[in-house]
Amino acid sequence: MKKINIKELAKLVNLSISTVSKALRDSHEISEQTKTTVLEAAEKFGYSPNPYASSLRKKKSKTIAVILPEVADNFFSLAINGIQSVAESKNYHVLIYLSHEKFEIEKNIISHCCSGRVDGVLISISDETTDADHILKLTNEKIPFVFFDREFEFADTAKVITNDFECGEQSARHLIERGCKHPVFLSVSPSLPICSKRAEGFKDAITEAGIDISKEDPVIYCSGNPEQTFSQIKELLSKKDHADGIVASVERLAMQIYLASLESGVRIPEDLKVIAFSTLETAPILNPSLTTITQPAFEIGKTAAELLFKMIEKNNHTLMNNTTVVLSSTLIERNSTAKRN
Amino acid sequence: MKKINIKELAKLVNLSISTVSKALRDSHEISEQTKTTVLEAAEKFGYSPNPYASSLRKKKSKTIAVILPEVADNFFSLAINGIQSVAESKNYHVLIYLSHEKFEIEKNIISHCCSGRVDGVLISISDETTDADHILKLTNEKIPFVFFDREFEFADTAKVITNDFECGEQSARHLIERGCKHPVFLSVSPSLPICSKRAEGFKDAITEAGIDISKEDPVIYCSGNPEQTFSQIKELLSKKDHADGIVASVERLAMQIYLASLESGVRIPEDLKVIAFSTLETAPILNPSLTTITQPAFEIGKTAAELLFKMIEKNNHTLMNNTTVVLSSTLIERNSTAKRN
DNA sequence: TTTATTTACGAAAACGTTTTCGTAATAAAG
DNA sequence: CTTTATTACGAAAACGTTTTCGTAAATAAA
Repeated sequence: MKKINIKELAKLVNLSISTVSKALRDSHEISEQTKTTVLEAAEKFGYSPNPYASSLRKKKSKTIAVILPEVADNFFSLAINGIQSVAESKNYHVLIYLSHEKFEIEKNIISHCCSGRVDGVLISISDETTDADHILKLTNEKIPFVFFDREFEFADTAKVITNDFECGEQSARHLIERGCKHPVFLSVSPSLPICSKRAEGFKDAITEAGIDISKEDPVIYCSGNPEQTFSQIKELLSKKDHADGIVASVERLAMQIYLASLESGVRIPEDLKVIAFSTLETAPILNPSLTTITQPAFEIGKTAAELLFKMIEKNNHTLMNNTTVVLSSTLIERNSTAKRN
Repeated sequence: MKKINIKELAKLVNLSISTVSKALRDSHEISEQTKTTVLEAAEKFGYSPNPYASSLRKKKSKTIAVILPEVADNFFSLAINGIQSVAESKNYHVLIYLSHEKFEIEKNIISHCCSGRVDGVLISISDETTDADHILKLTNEKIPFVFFDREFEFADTAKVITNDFECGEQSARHLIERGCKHPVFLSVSPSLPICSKRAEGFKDAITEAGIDISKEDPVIYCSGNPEQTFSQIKELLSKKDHADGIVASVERLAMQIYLASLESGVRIPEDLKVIAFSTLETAPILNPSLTTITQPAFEIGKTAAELLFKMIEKNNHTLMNNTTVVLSSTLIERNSTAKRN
């Protein structure tokens, strides 16, 4: 069965191209009778409209782009699921782009998105991103977009985030409650709001608890690859009076903390209590099970997509400006912060 | 800066549309001088060609589709990374579709892919899929595609898989070596080659080891959602002379095995040894650390994409017929199969 | 000098749709 | 019986490219 186009289909049913087109789109201009004729013929000959011709003419691509730092991360996987679930329901297609945490790549991807290929963009920025000029290009092109999770703070655009500051506080309080005297916060980037806000909350809570942070910054930055992270943490744990509590600001740090403390002979939770911002499914069966602050990843993706589609459907790329949806994460206590010692 | 098209760009440089188009594509018909004029103007006015007009005319979409059962699975995340890495290098765009393990959805997705939206398809079939008729539609439309990991066995198309049979054998031998007398294999689908082959290898190896499987099938099928899986495994473990060794054919089963044995008071590895086909990063820090047969997920995605692009570039959708690339998984021994008792 | 070849460009068709507009035929209103 | 409105369809333009083909001008060959 050769691929058939509307012209040939029209010939087969002895109607004009325009009539066929309208019939397929269920136009009121067409009689019920011819509609069924056309529909049946389309079904019979396996006609499906060329999406590119359609997009070109309608200036709608039925496609959205999702830009994220990486995909091999539980949070992002779940978020993609959320996004997909609404895209599916709208019959939209989803393009995935990975920035690999590189600003230059992110910039490049975004300029690709400006060519009209997509009707909207969902983005979680890389940890290198410190300004939003490249993102403003989308605004110039009137392409709606919404940040999810990793927003750019000083943009009055739609965003779906979590209550990071509160969770930062909560993580600190939890550690202190469990007996930590010297808690630290592991960040990955000073510019990433999810990190900085969590760190701010953390610092606020521990100073409030009477811990002096003027001499030593309790926020420690971990650089890129897993190996570097690992050795940084190992060094941290090798110090004489090392931290007795640690908050991992992102999922990928948790793994390295466990490995490093294992190698250093530091026992969790006896010598070190650990709590991680993470959606790791395996958290309950880790050794020891990991106390997490779990983000509603699926819902974040889902609501971000829903916001985006509101803009797309209303054809108004500023419709959701200043709309910030905050979804709450929840602390799930497990053995990595157990009190027994 | 308004979006500019080639017509306006042509006017701005006082050249014809065709000249501009050719200049942008670096045609030999155009003098170096005008080329630079055009390029500079394009840069200056932020011109980028409309991808849909381009696709329509060239009948090339610069897009591939990736169809998978789910994305919240480490294996698939890593595979996507591999796919993306080669798509990026080819300047291709990647559409992601999820079948959610449903045959009907998969069918639907594939017919979408036949409309000319994509130049090629990478697919890992759902566990419900038992025939390949829907996939043959791609062949009819001359759209190249390659299976990765979850192939459809009786198709003479390109596929990238792992040495599943051998790994099935290996898993059985490993359990027996570690002292298991009654090993079982947890499958998710009888039709999925990755499962059935692994199961076959498993059965072969245990019969070879002198275990009689004529009375009791050592292959157990686990149905869909996590809760069902959990209770199935719990029931399995509640029997008096329950299995003392278990192989999880796919990643998601491992989690439930751990949880179920925890709740049943069954100790791993003392009472039950566990080994899982999995790329779980957290395997080393589980309680106990999990012995895995780890697939080269990234490479699988990467080579599958490379095969696909060979077909796309040669414009020959049968080029790789009967090409099966087998990448080896590796057994990584950890405490869940430790011998101490 | 004449003819053939190359170079550099433009006009126009083509890709496959959607949509605007025009118009017969029919029905409703006066 | 006109006039107007409605219904159902078709012709053609438009979307923004790429590509084929034609052709002046410049250069090379005869």
